[in-house]
Amino acid sequence: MSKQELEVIGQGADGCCDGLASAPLDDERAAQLAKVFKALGDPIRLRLLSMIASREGGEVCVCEMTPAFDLSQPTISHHLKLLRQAGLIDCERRGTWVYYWVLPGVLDQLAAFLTTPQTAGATA
Amino acid sequence: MSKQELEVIGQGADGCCDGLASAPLDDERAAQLAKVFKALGDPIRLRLLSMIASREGGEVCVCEMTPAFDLSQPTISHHLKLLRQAGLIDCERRGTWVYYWVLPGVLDQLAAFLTTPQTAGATA
DNA sequence: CCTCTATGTTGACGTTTTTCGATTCAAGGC
DNA sequence: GCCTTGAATCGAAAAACGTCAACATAGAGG
Repeated sequence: MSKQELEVIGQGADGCCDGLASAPLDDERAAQLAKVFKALGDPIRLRLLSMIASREGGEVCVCEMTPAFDLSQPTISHHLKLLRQAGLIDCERRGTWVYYWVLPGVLDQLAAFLTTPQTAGATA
Repeated sequence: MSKQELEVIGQGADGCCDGLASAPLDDERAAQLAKVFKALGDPIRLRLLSMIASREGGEVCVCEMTPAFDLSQPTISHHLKLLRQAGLIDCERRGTWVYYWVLPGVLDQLAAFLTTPQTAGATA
C-alpha cells in the first residue's frame, strides 16, 4: 500500500531543484512538477493534506478525515490516492484502520522551487 | 488588461499565510489556494511562468512565448489568462505587442505556505 | 466460516479543462 | 480610410476530473 508514489521532485544528486526562476523549465520537469501542483490544486486535497500535516503525531486515520467533509467515503479515498500518487503522502494499514502521513521533504522542495532568488538572475 | 487578478494569498495584515502544517485549512482559504495551485498544475503554464520568471528583464513578449510551444496561439493566450487570473502574472500592451511579468511576492508567499516548520508542531 | 466495520476499487455521469479554428480587437503603416 | 500583424475572445469537440452508488477487500471478533 505504500509503493505507489512518484519520484516527483528530486532530479539530480546535486541537491536538486533548480527553481522556477533560474531557467526555463524543460518539458519533462514541467510535467513532473505539474503533477504535484495539480494534486494541490483542489480544495479538498489541500484540506486533507493540511489536516495530516498539522496533526501532532504526524498521522491521521481515514476514519477521522472522512467525516470532516461533506463527501462520500469513496471520494475521500480517491483524493487521498491522488495525494499519494503525487508523492505527497503515504499510508499504512494498522488493523482495521489506515493511517496517512506527509512524506517529509517534498513540500519543502516544492517551496524551494517556488522561492525566487532575492537577487534576480543570481544563477545566470 | 491588468485588472483581473484575484486577491489570492494575502489574508490578514498579520503578515499573512498560516502554513499548511500549522492548522487544518478552512474551506475558504483552501479554495483560494487551490485556485493558484491549479494554475500551476499544468506543464504548459509552469513552463510559461518559468519562462517569464527566469527572464533577465522580468518581461517576456507573447510573441516569444507562443512559438516556444507546439500549441496554437489561442491556447497559449488562454493559459496566460489563467495564470493572470490566478494572480501570478500581469501584462501590459506596448504598441503591437503584449508583455507579461511575474507579480512579485505571490510565489514566495506560496513557498512560505508550503514550508513546514523545522520543529514540527511549533505553533501548537 | 460468517458477519461486521473500515477502506479501496469500479463504472457511470455531469462538470470542468484543454485545445483548436474562426473571428474580433488593437495598433501601426500605407 | 484600408491592410497587416499581434493578441484576445468565441464556440465547439475531446479529454480529464470530481463525485457517487455499488461492489470488493482486509481485518476483527464471534
